Amino acid sequence: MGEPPEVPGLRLGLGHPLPRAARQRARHPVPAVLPQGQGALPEPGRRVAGADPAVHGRHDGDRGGLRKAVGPLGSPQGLRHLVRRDHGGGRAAARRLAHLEHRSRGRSPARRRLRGVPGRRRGTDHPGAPGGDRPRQGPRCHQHRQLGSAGTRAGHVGADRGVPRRLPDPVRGHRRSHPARLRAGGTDTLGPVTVRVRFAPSPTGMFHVGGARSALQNWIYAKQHAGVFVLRIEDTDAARNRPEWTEGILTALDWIGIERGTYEGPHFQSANAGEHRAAAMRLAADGRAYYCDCAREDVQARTGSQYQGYDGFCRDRGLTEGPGRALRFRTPDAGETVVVDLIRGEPTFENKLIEDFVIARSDGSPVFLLANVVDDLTMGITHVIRAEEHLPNTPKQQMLWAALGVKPPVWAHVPVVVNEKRQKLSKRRDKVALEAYRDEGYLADTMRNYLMLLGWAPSGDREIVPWSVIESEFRLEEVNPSPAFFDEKKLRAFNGEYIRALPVDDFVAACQPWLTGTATIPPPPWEPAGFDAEAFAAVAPLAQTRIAVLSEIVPNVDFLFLPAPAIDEASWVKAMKDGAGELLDAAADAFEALPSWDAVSLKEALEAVGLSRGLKLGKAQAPVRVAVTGRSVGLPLFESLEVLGRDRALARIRAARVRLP
RNA sequence: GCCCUCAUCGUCUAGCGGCCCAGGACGCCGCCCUUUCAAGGCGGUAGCACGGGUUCGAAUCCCGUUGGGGGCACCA
Repeated sequence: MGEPPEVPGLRLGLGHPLPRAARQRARHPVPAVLPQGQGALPEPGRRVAGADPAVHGRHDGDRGGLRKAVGPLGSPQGLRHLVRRDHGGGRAAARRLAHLEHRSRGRSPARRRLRGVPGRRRGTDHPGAPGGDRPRQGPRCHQHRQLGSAGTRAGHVGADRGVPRRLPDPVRGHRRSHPARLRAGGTDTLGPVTVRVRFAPSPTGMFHVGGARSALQNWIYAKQHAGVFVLRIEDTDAARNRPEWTEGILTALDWIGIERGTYEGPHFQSANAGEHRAAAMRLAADGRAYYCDCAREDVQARTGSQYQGYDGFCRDRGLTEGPGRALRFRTPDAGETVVVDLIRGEPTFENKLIEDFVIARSDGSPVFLLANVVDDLTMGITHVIRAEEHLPNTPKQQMLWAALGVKPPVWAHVPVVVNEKRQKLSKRRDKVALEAYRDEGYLADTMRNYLMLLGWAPSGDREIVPWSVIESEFRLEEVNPSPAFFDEKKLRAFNGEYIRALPVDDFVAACQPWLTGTATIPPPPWEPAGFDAEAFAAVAPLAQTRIAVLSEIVPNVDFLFLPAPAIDEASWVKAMKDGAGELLDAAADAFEALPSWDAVSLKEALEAVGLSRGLKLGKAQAPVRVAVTGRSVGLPLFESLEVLGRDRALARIRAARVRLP
């Protein structure tokens, strides 16, 4: 592949700056191959795709793929296809020119854009077109792209080509000129081309924060390009799948704002088993794959290492389908596969190092690698935005796309999220369940804001910004290619900010789940009957600045709803030093004599009591606080006393007094 | 072992050859405010991994080293 310009987003130069990493390469004579027939800038050192021997490594098969794909539809389209391949270089060249021009005018971000865009260098990745590239099809055609009828795609080629080509405006490339870019993003995506992205989790556990990030990124990308977000549940591993996990995914997505009904799906991978199987068979029939009966141990014995990969033993044995025989994809022996990645530039893989991998198990079931590709292809996915851990799989998948006769999508491998030890977040050892954060009282807004900040930042030294800002400013291409640490401390700080920014009424409403308990949130320590909504509302504003996660509301207000305060021993010991008894007596007497039970009066009364024994308010209030609330820290004392009410407050003070000498 | 990949304060980042003896945020420390604890205000701490190039000039470009990460299944 390597013709991202064919893809809507890229092709229109919607200000996709070049990924940082890619930037470097772009600049340099990674002799980008200009597709031929381009009238492109004849840059020295450039190689033409067709002239690159590497491309021809073993490509006979590819043709078959193409023919097959196009076949059913008849040759016209097929022809058109062939004729149309190779273009984009012109654009690339023009882009380059514009770039240079702009450069001379001053700062230019153009270089960023340079990369990833234009041509790939060579590759075995292209179906049917050695060195060529068929124009990327409008994903819209996805319904036609089913295996076996992929040829229909060609039907759109014309339309696609009819779309006026716009040269990228170099100015729009600048990262901070977003508004313009964005708008362009919305309107430039014209014609029959629609960006289609997908989020494809497997329901094998709690929904992961990393998954949430990736879903969000896909979601925004689709939105920015007036595209479609597709949810596909990869449920083929029956043994590890559970229906509740699927529901968990849907619920979690709803929570962070990707709501059911606003996207396509969920589709279930298991429903496409037939397609997967058909694809495998076709690959076998085309000679792109072969049967193999080698056991893992056999291979290891021959190669001497578990990491050597498959040695191709069965390649030419001509085995037919049968029990105990897996189907392996025949990978090219020469050339290289270039993955065009929005974030990482063009990772390049040497074909000879890619083993003939299994695409269908000996029981006939297709493996992930294939199923995933077939689904993406069938669903017309144009951009695969996923975690970096999949990058090593990409060349293989790209080969499959090619072998199946369809041009691969544009990839974007987002760096993984890591723990404090800089390892990929794992369900086993790290706290990764989105649900856990939700139940602890992190706001959905906090979560998505924070998640999007991992590896990226909005303009202007801002971090906490409205979702709308993220939606308009976020640029997938700007995501930092290095792994980011999921810092719960910072998440907490953010959440505190979000909580404080809530209108009080909203804050009160947001606290409800912790005040009553839910299916996943434990009930509070008080009896439901003990709860007093009015009292809570009165005290809520005071609590709002004091908690960072909603679950912390409980220990802050429980003294109001419990028949007796839950005494924290450490606090008690600390506050009830010598003299505390007398102080409590004095305080109780003073409070009791108060004509008006309000915070101000209470404060003045205790101040007086403290003064008479040489104590500042800070000291004098401690025993009273512990006696009444059970803790040495908490909401402002006098306000708390006022809300608690005279009788209960007095009773608690006297009760505490009894425990003292 | 092999392949891919990454590299600015402890952490998340800004930075796109001069505006940078590097800016913001979290954390941490101190001060102020204060009825505890918070919140808030003010201040501080701390970084361009290293070595070579290129350039009048490099955190920014190139090469290398080192270090980190990911992947190497008839899992997904």
